[in-house]
Amino acid sequence: MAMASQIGIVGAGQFVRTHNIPRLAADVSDVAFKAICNRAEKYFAVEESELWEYKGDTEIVDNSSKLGPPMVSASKTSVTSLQKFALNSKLKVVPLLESCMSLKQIKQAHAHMITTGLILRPIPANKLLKLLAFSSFASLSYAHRVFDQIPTPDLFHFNTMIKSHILSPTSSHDALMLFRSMMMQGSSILPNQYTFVFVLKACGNGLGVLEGEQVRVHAIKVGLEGNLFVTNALIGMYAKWGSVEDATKVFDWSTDRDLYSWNIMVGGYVGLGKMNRAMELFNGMRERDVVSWSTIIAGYVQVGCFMEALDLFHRMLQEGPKPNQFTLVSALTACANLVALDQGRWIHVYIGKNKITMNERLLASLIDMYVKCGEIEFASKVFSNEHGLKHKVWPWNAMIGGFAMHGKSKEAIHLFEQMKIEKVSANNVTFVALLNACSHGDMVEEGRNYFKLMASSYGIEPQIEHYGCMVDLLGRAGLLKEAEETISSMPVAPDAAIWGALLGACRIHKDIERGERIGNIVKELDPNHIGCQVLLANMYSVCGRWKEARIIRENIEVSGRKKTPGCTSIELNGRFHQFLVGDRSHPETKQLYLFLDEMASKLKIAGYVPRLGEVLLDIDEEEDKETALSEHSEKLAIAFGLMNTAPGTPIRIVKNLRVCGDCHQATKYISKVYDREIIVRDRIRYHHFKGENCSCKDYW
DNA sequence: TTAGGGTTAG
Repeated sequence: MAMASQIGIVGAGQFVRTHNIPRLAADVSDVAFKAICNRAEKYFAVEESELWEYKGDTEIVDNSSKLGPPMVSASKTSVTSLQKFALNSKLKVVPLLESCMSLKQIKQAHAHMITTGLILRPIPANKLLKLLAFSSFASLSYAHRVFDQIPTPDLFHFNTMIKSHILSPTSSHDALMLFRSMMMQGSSILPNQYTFVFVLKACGNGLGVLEGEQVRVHAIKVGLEGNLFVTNALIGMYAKWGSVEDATKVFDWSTDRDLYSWNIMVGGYVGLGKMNRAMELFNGMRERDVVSWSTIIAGYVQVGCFMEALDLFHRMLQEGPKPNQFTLVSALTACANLVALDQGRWIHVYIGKNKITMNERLLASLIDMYVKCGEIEFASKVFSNEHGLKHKVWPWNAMIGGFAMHGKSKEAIHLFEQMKIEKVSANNVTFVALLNACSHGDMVEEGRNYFKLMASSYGIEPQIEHYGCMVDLLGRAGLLKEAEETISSMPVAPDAAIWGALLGACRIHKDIERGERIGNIVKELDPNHIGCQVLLANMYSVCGRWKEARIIRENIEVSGRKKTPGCTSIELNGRFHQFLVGDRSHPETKQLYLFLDEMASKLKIAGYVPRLGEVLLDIDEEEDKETALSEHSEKLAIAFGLMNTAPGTPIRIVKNLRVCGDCHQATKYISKVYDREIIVRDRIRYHHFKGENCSCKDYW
């Protein structure tokens, strides 16, 4: 290292050449080096907060403490590794770069590359770019500045930079700018197949049709359109835009197709929710790999066909490749939504037996599955046992959301605070979960507080879903005026869903005047929003204004749009049984209705009084009203569960809509009379019924 | 001595 130069970085961030210019790279001219130093000087002067001073031959002194917080001990290691590096040959810069553990260390390595002139060599420079673009401590702005310092960037540099911009849709425009500036380099650089793969992907992610077509023309010009990778990228781009017709054209005309091409096409249909077409394609595949299976299973999950998803998962286990984390995430999501606890448990065991590496997504799905199957305590155990993934936000979000759904608001808030201690940064999903927890626990003050803290302390601007949580929180608590003011204060236009939250609150608190006004706003905004119209009709029904209720219902019917029918399901021995209101399609209907009659008498003896006010249709006779209530899908499913399980077994049911007030009341009595724990999941949350009480404390 | 495509929560 005796030959090495010392370039000190002193004072207000100036590069000072202390003595000899590096000669490690023989081909680096003094002029070129000075140019680099000048650029680096500018960069450090503007941006650097930690400065380094090179003293003597090997000693590096950290003077950052004068300017900011003291250095962490990790930097000591980096000093050592830099020293070691300096003593060795210049070629070791790649391992040094790869061993960097923080942006700070990358900056050190960068400084060293400048002092030694290595920054002028294409490959090390590209390594540095890649590190800044793709590592976990990436900084795209830094990468750009380094890129700007390269006097004549080569194809690799351009490709790396373009690739760095495809991850976020907001920056895909920059990818195109880079591509253009590359094409303008006096034709000295020709794009290759890699370039097109990256640019086309950026186009699919955030740019318009026009840009994509332009890039495609360039690919044709340089004779790369038919390249397998480029073709697949093209198919992917069209698929991302939702234009499967164009994707199909490229796919059909392509002479060179592989498994990826097929998978991208399947993914295209899946993205549009066209599962029939996706399945046709899937069935037509000569070979299918784990991605093919995962794509199609995830597709069924996304459109809410959970049974189909699980059926395919079982088919895969029998005839397909071994599932991976992606597949299992989808399978667990299906189990969670079906409340298929047995199958969910089986997958948990499968993960262990097959030594499938747990990642944060898989862990989150596992937690979510236990949460949604009513096993909140077990979910918590799974969460606590996975120490290795504690620094990732996903499992935390799953757990906080789980506590929220189960009405365990205090636990959710505690976990959120714990997150802070463990230095896991919360994201927007965390706040949705947290605000939901406040909402379900009637914790208005806490909710208001966290909502404020979001932007001020966490730097997360509230999005429409956070406003939705606040409207829900305030509305539920009866603060309808404040809820409406919250909507008015939103920086974005409110959608039908957010008005729906307020409308729901109006219904609970029977504020018919406000409800009507809001109903009209929604009608203007989105005349086809069935949910809100149903809410409005329900509100009229609850207030006994049958005429208005009937008009709305008739309008819905005339419009030909269907309201989602209430449906409750139960899993027994791995099989699912679904019930609609007054459903008589089940093979065991006869026994079921006999049991239901018997149940009704037992409940009455125990003191249950039907809440006839909950009947939302205008039925004249009291007796008929009672029948309508007694045949609600929740009651059918619970009765079926009671009939088919041993005494003492907990019953888990899931309803696709909110539970009705009468069913809620009746379930309390059922749990007491039959001495069963009944876990009901509705569209929003959980109710644990045990001995005449519900975990929601009647606040839901 | 440098690179490439498809699947994962609310």
